[in-house]
Amino acid sequence: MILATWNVNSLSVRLEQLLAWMKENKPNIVCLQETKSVDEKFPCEPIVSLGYHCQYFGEKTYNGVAIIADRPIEKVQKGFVGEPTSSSKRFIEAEIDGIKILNTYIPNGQAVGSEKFFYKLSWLKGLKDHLEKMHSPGTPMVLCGDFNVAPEDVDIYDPQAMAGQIMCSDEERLALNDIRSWGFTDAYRLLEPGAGNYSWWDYRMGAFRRNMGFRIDHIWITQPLKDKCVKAWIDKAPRKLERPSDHAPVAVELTN
DNA sequence: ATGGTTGTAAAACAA
Repeated sequence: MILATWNVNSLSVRLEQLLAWMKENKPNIVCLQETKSVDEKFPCEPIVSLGYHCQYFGEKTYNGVAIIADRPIEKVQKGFVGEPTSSSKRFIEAEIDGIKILNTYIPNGQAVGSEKFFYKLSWLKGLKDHLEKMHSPGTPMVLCGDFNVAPEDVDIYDPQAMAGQIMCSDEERLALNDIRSWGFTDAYRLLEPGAGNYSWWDYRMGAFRRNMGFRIDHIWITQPLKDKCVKAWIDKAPRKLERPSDHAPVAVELTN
């Protein structure tokens, strides 16, 4: 089974690229972030026509997450349990084929020390609380999405220049590490230990051409899935297209 | 160079 995560930065703008990518790569599950689409306008028809189901949790202008799968999407939960609005449209989870799929768009945080930065840290705490309330690390589970954190220096093109900056600060890494140590393994890093592999490049300054990137989009798995994870990759092809998302899709293959 | 670009939505704001 192939599972992918992709911050599309507006689903309406990126719909044709998404459909083309799905036709070519035939993923079984796709988790989207930054759909920037209200639920009434979610483009179900072309996705269903390709043979997929979809569940979505969106809003106007900002945020928005969705799960697309080639098999039934069950037990859908939108937002953290008990507080669907305060977590904003940044979290959706479901069960697919007995695997819990948690799809998240963690706040960007703007700048270290800013109001949005502290919102990011409190949001991460909310995610941890949700995990502890609702889940057990012994169950087959995937936590994926745009985490807006580069976990280690190897995940940044210039660790010295970026030291302590947003997406790389100790506070963010500690908060994210607290979630990881609850019971997750970074599936990509498990299989691809090398440096220079990123999932996001700023639109500005020719960042993609110069590979000035950050690995901030992640697929994390619990222990029962660890041995089943046989392949992980970042597909840079869509980032090379006209009018690309600033993020590339990240994917893993899990065996039965 | 305190810069640069994109999306949303109609002037800033978020990223």
